Amino acid sequence: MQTAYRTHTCGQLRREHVGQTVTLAGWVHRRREHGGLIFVDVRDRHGLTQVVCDQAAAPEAYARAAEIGSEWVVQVEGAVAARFEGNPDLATGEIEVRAAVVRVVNASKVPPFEVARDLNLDEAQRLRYRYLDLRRERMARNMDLRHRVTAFVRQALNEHGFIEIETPILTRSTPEGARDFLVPSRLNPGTFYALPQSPQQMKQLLMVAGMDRYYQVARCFRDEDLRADRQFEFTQVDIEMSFVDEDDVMALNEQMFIDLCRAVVPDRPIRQVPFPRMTYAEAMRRYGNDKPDLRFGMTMEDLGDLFATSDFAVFRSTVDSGGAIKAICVPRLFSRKEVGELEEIVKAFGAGGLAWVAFENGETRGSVAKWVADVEPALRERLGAADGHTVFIVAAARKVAEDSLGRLRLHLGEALGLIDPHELAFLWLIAPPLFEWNDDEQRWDSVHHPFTAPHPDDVSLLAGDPGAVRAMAYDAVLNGVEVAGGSIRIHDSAVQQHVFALLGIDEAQARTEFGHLLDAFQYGAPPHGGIAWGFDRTVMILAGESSIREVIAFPKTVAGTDPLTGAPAPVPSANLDLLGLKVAPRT
RNA sequence: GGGGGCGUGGUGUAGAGGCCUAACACAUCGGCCUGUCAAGCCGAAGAUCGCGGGUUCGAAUCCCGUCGCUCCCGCCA
Repeated sequence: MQTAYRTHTCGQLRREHVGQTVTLAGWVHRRREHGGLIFVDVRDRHGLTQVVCDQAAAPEAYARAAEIGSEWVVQVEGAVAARFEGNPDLATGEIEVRAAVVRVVNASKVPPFEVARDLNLDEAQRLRYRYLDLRRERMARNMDLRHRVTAFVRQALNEHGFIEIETPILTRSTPEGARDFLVPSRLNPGTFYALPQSPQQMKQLLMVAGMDRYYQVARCFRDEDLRADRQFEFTQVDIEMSFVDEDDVMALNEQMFIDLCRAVVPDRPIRQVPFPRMTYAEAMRRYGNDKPDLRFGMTMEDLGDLFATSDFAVFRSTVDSGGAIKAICVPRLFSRKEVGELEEIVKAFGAGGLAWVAFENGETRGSVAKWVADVEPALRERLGAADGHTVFIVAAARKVAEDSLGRLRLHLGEALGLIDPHELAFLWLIAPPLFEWNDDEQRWDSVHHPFTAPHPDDVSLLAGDPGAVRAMAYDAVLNGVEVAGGSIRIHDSAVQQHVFALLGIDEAQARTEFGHLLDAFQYGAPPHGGIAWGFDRTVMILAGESSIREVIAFPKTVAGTDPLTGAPAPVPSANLDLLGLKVAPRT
């Protein structure tokens, strides 16, 4: 790290350097003035070193140190000395640098917030001065972690015989999936490029091209509303392999996840290895969610059979009309007020209400205590309900019951502190449905994407019962977050056309929009499949953050703006003329 | 498109109809101080409480609108 300005970084010096003369360069983190003695903590990305300026020993250095303020850039020359009393909180805490020369390299205005302090700052403020925000220890650590994860993944894939290939950023818009970001073409006015939502088609073409094992750390773009875990532009580790089945892809990625975690967050335990595999159907049934958080229990049970002949009209009629009665058991008792608050959660997701039974001091009470009396032993056994526990029940259409109770489960897991934030709970979610019915459009939609292969056992169902067809797809879920998703692809143009037809894409449209892919499949397409990591989310979890903005250097606000650059911004009308564009007045 | 939360000196917060001539901490500026490390002590400056309207004798506080940030639903193959 030695350069014209420094011999060491600010995180480098240790006891063994004592006696050496060194030069450091960095930012003034903090200054402590004691009369004839000034301590300056000099910081760079690598750490913090205490510099001592003694008026008696080095009057010039002392005079400079007396002038400088926070975040000034300084250069310090001096001897490394052992400290009288070390600072165990600091990597360089055993030493200090006795300044012989202090130079002001560049002064700084008083910063708009304290870089040296870890505060919960207003995000607009942080983004406006992102270059200062990134100086803070937390962000420097996150950027470093992100880099190490990228480097690890590249190295691991390289060692497994993959090659990294870049694919175009200016591509063709297709009707499937998210809203595209469009780029007008100057040379072909009135036509548009689209930014890639993922390199999906290109990587499949690369398989036809014989590239065998491809990966790319790929920027992807989707013009949808932003969230804590969603940005317009995000990064995928995009992987595609030829001559593989689902197990090949999952095994490779599982080992990478494990090795990665052990390398970059060695002190965080992985809950279960090998990763458990759970079908989509089971995840919905037990967790009400296609990305279950396995760090805590409280799984759902189905009580439909217990109430099929019940006198309780609400439950009975739910069962009769094909709905579900789902329950979770919570190892706690709640006040009526608390139950009311929890009920609001399930109502927000469509449930009519939240029924509950509490077992307290040998008594059974709660909104439906009277009605569960007949079936109480069976109910308690199924849910493992003991004294001091509360059972929450939602009776509704199956999807509503699972969804709302699943949300309640997550809420309680967090609110009751049942989650160890340190733990890493991976699982593979497998065999999701290939299609889901789109009621608005009166057609089937791909659950994953339209190139996902149907399970071989279900191909015969494509014609008669598309909703029952399982996909050869798999998602990696970590702590309730989808961190990767992939599938085995269709490599047969006939099956592909059949799927397009079900999606409401007629032959002419398929030719226009996917002709290149269908053509390619007629020139010897190898069986292939792959996966894409949601890279930002993965790093977010490893960093212990709850927003991907914390692991992206220059993110957008949830309104899609960048307070630093002022993007998006109007452009001169001459630029629009060149593109043949005209801005319509707002309606 | 919809729902919730927040917006008070540079920063983070307190104040929730009259105790507000707006409090505290950090930062800033001046002074003291030779072993601190979130240094300490003394002092100073700094806010028409996001913006606009309304209610009221009286609004940081209540109401409406608007802007910004944020969380969630929809959306995200």
